[in-house]
Amino acid sequence: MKDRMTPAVRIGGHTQRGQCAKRMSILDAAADVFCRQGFAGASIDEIAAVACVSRQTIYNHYREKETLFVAVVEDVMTRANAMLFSVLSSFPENADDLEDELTAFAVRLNKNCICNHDGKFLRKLVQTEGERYPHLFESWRQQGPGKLTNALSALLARLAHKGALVIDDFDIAARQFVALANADLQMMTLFGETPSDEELDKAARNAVRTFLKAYGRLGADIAGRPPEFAAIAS
Amino acid sequence: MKDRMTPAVRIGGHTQRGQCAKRMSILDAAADVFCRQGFAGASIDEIAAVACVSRQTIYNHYREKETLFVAVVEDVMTRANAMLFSVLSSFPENADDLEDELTAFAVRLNKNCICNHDGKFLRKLVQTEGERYPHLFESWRQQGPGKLTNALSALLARLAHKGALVIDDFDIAARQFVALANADLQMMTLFGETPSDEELDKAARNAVRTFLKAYGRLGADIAGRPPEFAAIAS
DNA sequence: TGTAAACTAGACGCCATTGTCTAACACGTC
DNA sequence: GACGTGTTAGACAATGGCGTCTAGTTTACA
Repeated sequence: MKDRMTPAVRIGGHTQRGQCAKRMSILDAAADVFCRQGFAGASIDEIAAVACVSRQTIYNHYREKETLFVAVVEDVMTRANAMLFSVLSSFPENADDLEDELTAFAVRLNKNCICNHDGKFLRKLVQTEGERYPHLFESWRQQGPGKLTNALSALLARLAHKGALVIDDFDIAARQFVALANADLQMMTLFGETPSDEELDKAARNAVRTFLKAYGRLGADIAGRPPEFAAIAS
Repeated sequence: MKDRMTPAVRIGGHTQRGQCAKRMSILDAAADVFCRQGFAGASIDEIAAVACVSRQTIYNHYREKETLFVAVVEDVMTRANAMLFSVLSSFPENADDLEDELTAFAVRLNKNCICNHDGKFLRKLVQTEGERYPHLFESWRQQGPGKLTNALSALLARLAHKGALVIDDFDIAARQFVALANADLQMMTLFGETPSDEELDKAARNAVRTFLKAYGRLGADIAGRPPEFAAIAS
């Protein structure tokens, strides 16, 4: 399992390849075990076993358990941040098919940032070890989720500027968009379950319908109400 | 600290009082330590110290660490459930001052169920130990948060029936109400911070405004629809 | 005041884990 | 083939937690 041992990209000369592969293998295994057992419950021996590596190798790369833990957290955080901003860059630009495009965006957000492996892990970590490593998570909070609201509110502002949305406070609307997108999945994510594609889609659609009912251009028209309503409304 | 040692309510004859006080003191201390350190990280000695009780006393009441843990979790769960349904029973019945009343309700929900001590603890526990004690948390999920949606959707239906709201799917609306109520506090609760009363109030108000924009009768009016559509919608 | 139950403090064995150390092994380079 | 770097397996001491046991003390009630 986890065949990270297969020859990876050769970067420099020397034995870099092997070393790099080992490091990644260890990080992966450690993330897995830390996620399941927490910091206190995780044992270096188990990590070594999962990584198919001797215990001493772990101590060679990361001086002690805590160093390894911090490295794992930083690794997961940078991956998660990169994914978050990649998804953000796919936010719909123009107002055509707004409902469908926003729905697809919400699906991507949920699937790749919140319900995925890294997302679960980070939420778990922040809650359990947040008090023990305040600076570690605080910096992530500001650079990751903290910027999510800002970025999303700017994107919503752009749509509002084009007349596709009617929003008085963009920050609040951004937070509410994220909250609505998670509304149907919150219990699942809390319990660590992974939603199916159908569930993801349905949750996103429900969220966007309500979001557009509240912030859509005509307030109530297109926003997912049956056609009769739109007809009467206009 | 934590002077549970003061003579408590005397229930039966015998030594009940002392024993009962000890049990509660231990449960309180254990909840505190388990919450901070997790199951693996918590030590019986620390719990004993916090409870101002000898270690042996803990082993007398609860045979082993796991028994104590389960007892703590069940204790917190029943408290949290009781509070949840108490808050639910304060849901506004009639449509007068709907915005203010829904806001006050959202504040109560956040303050007493989600952002309070027990709420934080349970979220932490479910995430960290959920896999280890599936049945324990599954039953709570069904009897607590699971019923929250049902109850809330019934309450919303009552309001819709009275023409105060226009809702097509009550379950979805219920989940969205809760999600919106937490939208502004999610980051705080994730990081274990406790929102101030002002923050609670502002968050609730933002949530209810948007909820009513999407589901309020007034929102429908503004959108150019006569009130009688409330009836059609349900 | 006497008795029984509960509580305390501390010692104890047991076990898992951490982090170090050593000797042997694998592999690529000179 | 010699060499250096990285890896491995296992032994090792030290630590700390769990759960048991015992002897002595407190508490509640008759």
